[in-house]
Amino acid sequence: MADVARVAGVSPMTVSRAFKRDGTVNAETRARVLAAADQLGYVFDRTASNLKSQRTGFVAATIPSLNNANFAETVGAMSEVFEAHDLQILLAATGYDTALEERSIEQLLRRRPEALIVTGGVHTDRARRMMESAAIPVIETWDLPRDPIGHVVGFSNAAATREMVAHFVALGHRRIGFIGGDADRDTRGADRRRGFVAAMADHGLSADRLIDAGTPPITMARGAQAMAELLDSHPDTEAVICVSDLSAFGALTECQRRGIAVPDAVSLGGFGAYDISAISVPTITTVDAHARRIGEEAARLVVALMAGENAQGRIEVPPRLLVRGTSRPGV
Amino acid sequence: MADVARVAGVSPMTVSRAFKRDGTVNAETRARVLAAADQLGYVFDRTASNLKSQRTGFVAATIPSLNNANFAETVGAMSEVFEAHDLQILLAATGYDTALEERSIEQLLRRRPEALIVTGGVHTDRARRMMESAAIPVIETWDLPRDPIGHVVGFSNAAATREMVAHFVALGHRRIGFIGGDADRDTRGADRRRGFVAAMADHGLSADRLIDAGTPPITMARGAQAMAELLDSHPDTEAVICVSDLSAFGALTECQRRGIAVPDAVSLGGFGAYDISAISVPTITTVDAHARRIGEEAARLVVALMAGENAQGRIEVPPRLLVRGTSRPGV
DNA sequence: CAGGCGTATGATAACGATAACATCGCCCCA
DNA sequence: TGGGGCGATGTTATCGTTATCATACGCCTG
Repeated sequence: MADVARVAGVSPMTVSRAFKRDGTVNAETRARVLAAADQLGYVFDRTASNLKSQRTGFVAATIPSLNNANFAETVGAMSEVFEAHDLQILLAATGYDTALEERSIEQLLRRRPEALIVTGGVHTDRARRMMESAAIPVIETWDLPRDPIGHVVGFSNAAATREMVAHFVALGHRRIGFIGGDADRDTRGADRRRGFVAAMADHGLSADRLIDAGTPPITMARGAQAMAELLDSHPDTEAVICVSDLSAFGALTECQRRGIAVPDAVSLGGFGAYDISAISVPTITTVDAHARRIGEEAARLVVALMAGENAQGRIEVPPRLLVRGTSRPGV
Repeated sequence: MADVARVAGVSPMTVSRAFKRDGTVNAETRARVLAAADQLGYVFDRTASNLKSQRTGFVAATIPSLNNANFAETVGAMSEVFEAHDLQILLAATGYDTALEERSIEQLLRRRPEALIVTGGVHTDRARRMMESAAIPVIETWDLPRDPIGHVVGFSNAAATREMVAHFVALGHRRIGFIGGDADRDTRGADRRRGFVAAMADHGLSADRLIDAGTPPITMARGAQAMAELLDSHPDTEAVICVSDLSAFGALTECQRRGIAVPDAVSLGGFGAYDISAISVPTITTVDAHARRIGEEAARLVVALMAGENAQGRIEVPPRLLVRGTSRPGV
């Protein structure tokens, strides 16, 4: 920067100002500075800027997995909003593991992010303490934690699943199954399962058709396997709710392989409004959790909080049940 | 840090050392320091560390889109490798747009990453210049650029497509179509199309069944639309190669809707070995580009280069043709 | 025409770590 | 027994920006 200043015939301070947007620099001077910088191949050093100004322009974010279209969409939406505000996402994948989440959060906080967006409301004690004492906005997404750390942008996974159970019951189904993953790891999946069990009880139905599809991520193939298991153990199953559209599609293919008509013999439901559920034959009944909107709202909230605005603590993004081809027409 | 030093009864330098892994500090002293830090709620500040040590632990990466399982897998694999080396990915999505890539690269370089991994080998002149003068390892992936900037971890998209054409020709197909996206934006898609056209010429066949599915990303729905277009204009088409498995699956659903038997009436091929192609009914013939391996190799290369090793400039990750259910049995 | 104000720029001193070098014991071997 | 070597710690001076205050120079106003 000193070199640039020399070439441009100004002080380093003026160069610094020329590189800021709000810098109170004469337009002509700024042009001269930028020309000098270009000529010298100077690249502004944000690591130094960060230190002195105590502003990094980082927003830390954790997600369970990148390779999940829902979370990828959320991150993509956040990224787009942040781009306009010169904020850069620091992303860490936790692999559905709170211990790894804790380590990730620790590493991320060392980078002095100006906000932290985490997925889900369940954390280790230490992770929680770190977030509470970080003195930056913390936003929990994709969930409605019972005891939020800071702000929340999410919805009730349990309630969404209850709605789907009600939908299938209204269609006349009674023997309804659920395919989900290891409840200890995927807490949102666990909430959906909990919602299923509670809803079945509400309707006076048995919730014993629960298939554990193992450790997340629950792939299409795992969904197919789980469906095979369910059909073997309970051949009279009338409807199946799956923890995601991916497993629902897997279940659908298993039915096709066995010659079981969907939805005539069995109704299916998924979660997440993945592309596949809109195009498969038949299309899959699902819950649109508005992944992009969650990302947008969370990012806008961060921007607002950083601008000193007094934003609302809890934004609920209500999911929407999309009744599609795998729902048997009502009786 | 000074506070921690005071509480622990040591100098700040010793605190600094206690927080490094290789620090030559007495185990007992380190324990005392860490206890003091914990007690005070001190969080190590990497922004300061970065400045003085001139090492940021950042690796910048650009990908066309996060919401693409292939690129997400590549990034996920890189991330896992980097995690073990205390490196953090700085990710930017370019939206298949070289102008945006240029801006992203500029912003990323200001953060002083220690390496830069970009997807594809086509860049704006300025982006190219910035990468060349950045004095850090630059790795181009998912492609074999004609004129590489630095290192390369990729494969020939054209050659992979030629192989698939050869496969379909060997099955006795002659009237083969191609569904792809806007060639100006998705350069890898354009390479596949180029490979298709060249291969058809090699076999003395006409390559006029080219459907443009528009601006990327090419979704399943766009694949279905494109297939409809192709079937309308060329009802006698025997085989279709799609730019990705997603569009191939869309094409498959369109066939199902029209009652066209796959593969008996039409063979289909995709690209990318997405989950969907392994589980759809029928399963989809595809090219596995080894997305994870590309990420791993690129990340390992970065780690090796940062360790001062003299790594090979060009790593070719050969793709593999996976012949599956959408390929008509040979004549 | 003095006083005041706004614009444009400069000088100085940090921001919070650490590289580099210095120091101090202590052990070991010739 | 003395010097070399090594492990553990401290001192000093930055890393490349920018917050803050100071300065210089119009220009307006009463």
